[in-house]
Amino acid sequence: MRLQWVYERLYGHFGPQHWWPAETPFEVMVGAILTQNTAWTNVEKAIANLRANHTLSARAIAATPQPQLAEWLRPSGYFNVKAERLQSFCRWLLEPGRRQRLEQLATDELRHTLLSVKGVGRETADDMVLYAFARPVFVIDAYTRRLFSRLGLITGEEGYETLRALVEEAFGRSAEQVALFNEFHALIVAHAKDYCRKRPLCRGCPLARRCPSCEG
DNA sequence: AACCAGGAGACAT
DNA sequence: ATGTCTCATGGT
Repeated sequence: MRLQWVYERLYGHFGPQHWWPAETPFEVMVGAILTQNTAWTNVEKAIANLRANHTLSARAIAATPQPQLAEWLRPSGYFNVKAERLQSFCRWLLEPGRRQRLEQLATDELRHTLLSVKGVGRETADDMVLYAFARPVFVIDAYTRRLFSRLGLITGEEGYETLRALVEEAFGRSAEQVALFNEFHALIVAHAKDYCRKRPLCRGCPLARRCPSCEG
């Protein structure tokens, strides 16, 4: 089966996902850091705390004492680590001309630059590149690897860059694919939440019968 | 009550 | 290059 088939099947079943759930590109980047290995519902609570304390901006976060920031981030887990990461990221973002320069970078350079920031790994950087900067990269996560593996498309041992290249080359890397990459990653998450986690056999799953572990 | 969630970095091998 | 440990809350 092809990745195009998987995408069409998921889209037909779940419909548009309207990702990323955030108001501004900056909020996308904040969410990308806070959701590292953490349920999104917990991230929402942390973001609500920031908003309630008028701290949902790079300047406010950069100016907040780290222990205070950590308290607001508590619901999202790893709050000490994330307070450090979020604050250093914001200070980096606030450097003169930084944001303007980022916008001018080619997609690969933008990705490489974001990766150079401590606390921003591959998935987080790609979340930002795709959902905050609207550039054509595909985000790989644990769900993607598990789903593709169950579908027999990969062995499961492939590294992050290998999987990213697999998807990007299957659809192409032109700017036209931004909307598709946006939707596809969100659909994989939606599928994982509705089927592969709660119901291992994927009863009613749009990918049933194509997924060896789903054929009960 | 163990297990996992839209990972990343430090460190050892 | 690749594996292991740590960071931590909240829902099932």
